[in-house]
Amino acid sequence: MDKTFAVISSIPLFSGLSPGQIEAITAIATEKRLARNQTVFTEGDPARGFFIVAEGKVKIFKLSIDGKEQILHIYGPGQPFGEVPMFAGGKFPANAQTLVASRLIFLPRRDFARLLAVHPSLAMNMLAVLSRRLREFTVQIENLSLKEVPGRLAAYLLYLCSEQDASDKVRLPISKGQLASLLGTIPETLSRIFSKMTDQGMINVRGRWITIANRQAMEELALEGRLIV
Amino acid sequence: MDKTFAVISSIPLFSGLSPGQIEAITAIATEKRLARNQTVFTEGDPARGFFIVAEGKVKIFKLSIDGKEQILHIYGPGQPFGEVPMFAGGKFPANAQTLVASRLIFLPRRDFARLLAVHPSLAMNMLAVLSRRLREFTVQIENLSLKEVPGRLAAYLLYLCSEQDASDKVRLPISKGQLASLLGTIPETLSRIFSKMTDQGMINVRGRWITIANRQAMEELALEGRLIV
DNA sequence: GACATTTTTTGATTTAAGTCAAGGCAAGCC
DNA sequence: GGCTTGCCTTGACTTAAATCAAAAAATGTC
Repeated sequence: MDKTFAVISSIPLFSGLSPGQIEAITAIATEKRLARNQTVFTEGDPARGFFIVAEGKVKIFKLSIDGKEQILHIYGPGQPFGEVPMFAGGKFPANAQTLVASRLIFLPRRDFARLLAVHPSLAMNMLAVLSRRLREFTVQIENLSLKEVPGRLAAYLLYLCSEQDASDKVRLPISKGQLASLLGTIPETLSRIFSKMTDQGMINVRGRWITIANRQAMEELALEGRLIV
Repeated sequence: MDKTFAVISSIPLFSGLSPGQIEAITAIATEKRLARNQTVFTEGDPARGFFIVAEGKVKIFKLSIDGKEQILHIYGPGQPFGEVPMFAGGKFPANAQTLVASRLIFLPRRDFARLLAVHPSLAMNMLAVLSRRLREFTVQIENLSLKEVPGRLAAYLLYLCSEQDASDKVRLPISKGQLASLLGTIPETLSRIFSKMTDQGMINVRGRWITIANRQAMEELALEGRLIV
């Protein structure tokens, strides 16, 4: 439980809260350990609470009838997920599965709701988290409908760059197959775009390591662009 | 101002609040009247508050560099919009424009934030609104990436059906061109799909009035489907 | 009613990306 | 070593939807 306290106090969602508030949150939290590729919850499941990644990696995804998956998010340490049904309806709107062995913190709905009502600052933090997520979704919809796949890939690689604050060499946090799904496409298409970009001297690919060779071209592509075939 | 009070008290966001709380909200609210096709705000604008539609219709949309637009939402009476920057960063993540002459209620950021801190139930309502919106976005992303255009149209028409609680005859709330953008496509494609569906006896189209002739087929299409050409 | 403007439809063509099928490559295992 | 397994790449082909261009309807205005 001590470890849980340490994790909880370092989470952005709970930043700025008093030690007493963190203590109260820790008191209602439980820990879950899951191996790789385990289901956390399934779309439509009644939600009795939400989760925070303490360690590991979780993907949130939707499935079409014929089994194709669209990854909505990949969450890592410190990031909460599954909070939507806390406040709107009681069912999870998507699926969650671990990508690697993970440790999750579970916060029960009822208990957490009670805390929220008592601590306005907690509610404000929660509002900030949801708003930021809404903004990300806005960008994702924009990307899906306004950009072609190369543009989405360029935007993602540049995002990774800033994320890992590397100037030009990044490591994909997920397999290329998973990346394809995150970008709303399929592995074959992604592979072809990787090699096309390489041919044009924009990037170099070595397994999961990507080096950005021509940042300006990548930025243009991410903004609007079309890949010159 | 009396009229503003009436509007505010009928808004879901403020449901369950005491008359005193509604009064406090009314006190900080101002009204804006806008003609058709007027810009409410532009992506990147610093947000000094958010809006509620009192009367009329507002579209929220993103633009690509070459001017193509993707409509994210259409909001009607009673619906708040532009609240994201209230809590995350200070800039609007998309554009807003009136579709018809509209009356909007504006709530200044600072004043509203103060109210939120004082009234936990208001914060809880806000959390519910944002969560619901997040869920809608989840569905929209799913639709954009997992379904083809006919499937998206079918899903939208069925949604309209339940919305207007009509058994089989619905009226499009927006022009077909706007609908195309909402569905992530272009007018030509939408038009062709309308006539293909009509040929197959699934629907009948008469201007903005659509009758669902074969509900089962529409439901299948909305679920996964492909249009049999 | 007639005019001008906007919206919708239709046709011909191009193109991005999906599908199907096969092969390559690396990692781990017996 | 040879073998399986999972992941990635390549090639040939198909297809949904975008683009370009123009006509046809609908709508509002004087």
